[in-house]
Amino acid sequence: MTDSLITHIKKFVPLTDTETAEVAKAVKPVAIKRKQFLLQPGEICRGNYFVSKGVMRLYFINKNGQEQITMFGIENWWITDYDSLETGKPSHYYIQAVEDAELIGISKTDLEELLIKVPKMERYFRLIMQKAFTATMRRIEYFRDQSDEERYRIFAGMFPGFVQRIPQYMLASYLGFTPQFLSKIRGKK
Amino acid sequence: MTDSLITHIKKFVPLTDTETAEVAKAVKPVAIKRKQFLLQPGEICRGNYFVSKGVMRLYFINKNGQEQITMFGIENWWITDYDSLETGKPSHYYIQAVEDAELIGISKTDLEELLIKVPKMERYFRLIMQKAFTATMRRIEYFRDQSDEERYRIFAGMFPGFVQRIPQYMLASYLGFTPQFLSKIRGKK
DNA sequence: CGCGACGTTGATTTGCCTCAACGATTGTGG
DNA sequence: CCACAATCGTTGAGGCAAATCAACGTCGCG
Repeated sequence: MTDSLITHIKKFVPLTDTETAEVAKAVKPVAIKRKQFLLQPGEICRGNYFVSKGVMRLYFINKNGQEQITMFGIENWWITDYDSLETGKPSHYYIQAVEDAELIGISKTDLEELLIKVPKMERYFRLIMQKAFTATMRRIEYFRDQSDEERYRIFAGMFPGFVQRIPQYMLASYLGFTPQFLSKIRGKK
Repeated sequence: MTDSLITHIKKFVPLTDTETAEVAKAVKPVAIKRKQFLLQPGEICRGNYFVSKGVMRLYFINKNGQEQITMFGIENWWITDYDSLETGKPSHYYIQAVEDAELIGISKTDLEELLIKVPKMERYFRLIMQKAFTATMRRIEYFRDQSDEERYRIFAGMFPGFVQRIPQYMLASYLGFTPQFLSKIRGKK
């Protein structure tokens, strides 16, 4: 059940069998159905979630009343509101399942205990965060360096399967333009 | 000399005197003059740099031949190309001093050794990366939710001193619009 | 079958860019 | 110490990419 997570961790740090057991003990599987929420605005984010199957999205309602998708969580990504999780302040995000999903969750307190028992996990999460940070940086660059159409084509080229999997209006929201515009791009060829 | 860094680390993790000494031994101060480069495209990024004084910028030349500033490094921020540093691949960024600056540098190998000797530092860098990640996320949200003019006003409100310290064209580049447009905004009131 | 969610298409509007010319300030060599 | 160049900022005219507004298809599901 927690195999996909263990496999993922071992790509970054080696784990002994006892350590593996500690990790397995600290986390717990969460099944979530399409359109269900893991987090809603006003709530305090209680844990971090590893996506082992399915697609999650993190979004908020902007000042024009529209959903704005800030990130997707797909297989082998962690998804949470790190800010709310860390500070204990209420979140302003929704985290929702786009498809039925299987997650592996760890609560803030269980994570803190695990980090003490298995310090290597600090390293794992450091490397994960570093990857997430550089990916986000690159995303900012795409936002500025590419036209909306190019950004779509690049993204579609990088994740061809994913683009099919989600509704167009979500993709448009993530890429930063309107569903109408996406429809026009697609019409062009 | 390395005091500002030690102070910064202690805000996130406690350090014993021996650990403090290990940190001090691993890093080395770097003075850099205005307009000098720490990194240029094609080079492999060799270290991570903590800014104890001055301002650094990280940018690249986009496909229209313009400088695009991806991040600033100000007092108490680390600046580097994490991607090049981690993978050993050539960078496509410039890292340059905007003002004369004092940095505290640590090479990749010294960092790896330090992380083994003082595992707490894994935690420190994890927390730093997490902060950097959430800041970058929020920046993406501002890019999408706010008009260019609002984004400028919010930023100027958040960092009033900083806005005075750097040339306008750099601020415009960081915020994602042209120097002309910034000039027009300022003219308005 | 009918309703709601999602996608398409066209007309009009707008925020910001581009291009261009012209100040102001700083720095450098004669 | 002045002259002249760079560098940086201002201002205006015209253009364009994408948003907004609106109306109309289409599919899936209770």
